[in-house]
Amino acid sequence: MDNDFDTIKHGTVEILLEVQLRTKLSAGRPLRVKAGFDPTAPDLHLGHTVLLNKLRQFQTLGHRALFLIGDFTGMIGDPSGRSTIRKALTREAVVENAATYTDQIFKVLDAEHTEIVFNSTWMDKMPAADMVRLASRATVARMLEREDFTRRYKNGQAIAIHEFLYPLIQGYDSVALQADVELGGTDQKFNLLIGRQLQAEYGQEPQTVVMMPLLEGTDGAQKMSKSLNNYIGINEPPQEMFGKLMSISDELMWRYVSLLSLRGKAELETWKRAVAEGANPRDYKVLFAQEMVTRFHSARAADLAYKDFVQRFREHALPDGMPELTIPEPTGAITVASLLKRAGLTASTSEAIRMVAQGAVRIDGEKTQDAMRKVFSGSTHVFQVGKRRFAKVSVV
RNA sequence: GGAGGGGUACCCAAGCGGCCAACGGGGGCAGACUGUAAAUCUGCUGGCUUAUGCCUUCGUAGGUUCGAAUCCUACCCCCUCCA
Repeated sequence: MDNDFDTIKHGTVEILLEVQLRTKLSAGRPLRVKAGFDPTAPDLHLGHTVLLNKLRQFQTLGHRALFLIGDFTGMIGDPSGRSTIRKALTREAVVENAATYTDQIFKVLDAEHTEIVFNSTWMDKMPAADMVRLASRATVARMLEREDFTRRYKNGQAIAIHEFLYPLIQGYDSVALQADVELGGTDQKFNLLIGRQLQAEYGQEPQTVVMMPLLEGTDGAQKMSKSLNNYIGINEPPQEMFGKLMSISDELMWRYVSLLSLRGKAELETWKRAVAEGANPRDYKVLFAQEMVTRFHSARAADLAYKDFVQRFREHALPDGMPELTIPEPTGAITVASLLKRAGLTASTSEAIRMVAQGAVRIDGEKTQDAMRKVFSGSTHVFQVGKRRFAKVSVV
């Protein structure tokens, strides 16, 4: 069973308490392993998979994954600085998001051993009196220990009372689910520990807390998140995913490989050595990108994505399968600027004009300097804005 | 309840009657250089079928003025101290 422990420990940042986990793992019964997810962001990205991979490991060892969708806590939003009460999602929206989740998580998790649960199931029914009782288990001083609360308090930023309820409810979820283990990112430490405390108060054995590192976004600075637009979604088209992975910095690449690749540590060391001896990191980035695309799409897709990449960026050829659109223009002619906007290649006409001025626009491979140039009905051209935006547009 | 400070574009932050579509920084986008890497340099970073033009934007609503982000009034929100 020590083997199991080592498997679980690999890649974690911290486990509280390790001893306790060893005991649980050797008890020989399937453990209930909880991990919570936000109901509003059903687009999973690679950052989420760090956690999912670990959850999967538990399953492989015979344990049960409790995939918790925090639809009740979603009303609050994990306190991050500017939260107000969010609107509760409608039942339909929750169900819909859940379906989107399941489409995605089973690319990593084993459906057989996964239970999807919603915390509204028990929280919607909790009487106010019980809520007060729950709230009485924590103190303001304890809450202020949480890093972002401390920071906001010191900086004179607002902290709404209901934000204090978030950790409490998340902790209570562990009570309701009788979780043996809860998995979370390092940013969840406080919440995860509240779970332990509450379970003890409610007469349960405290869950073991397993913390995973947070994956930085493609900017290499902040954690990967959709709202910062530095994410790589697991549902993104192969070319897109491949391209994004190729454009991360060399430094960041090692971080990604160690958190996301299923290759062994030994192989990773080999790569590092090779690069230290002068190999081009790009070539390893390719291997890694292919591994990811293979996992979330297929080996074939990975192969095509690679070819497309080489074609497009090394040989500067036009990509295959670019979007083809038709724009009706009754007057017989349209300016390049307004065409770009209508084709969705730029957000506005003004942006299109700026792009042209900066030499970012090519028509059939030729740089244009004139945003007001006319494009006549009946013609078809390939328009390119910057390195990535392409479309074949026919004006009719 | 009282006193004071503050709300400016994606974020931070100047401006405090016309030269303001609004300094500067960050972020983002684009160009050069590359390996769609990093670093660096340069430009752009409200909208409008290009316009010494028009429209929208400095918490909200009104007002003063030839003219307001800038002055006045009311309201909303945030912070600090006191109670």
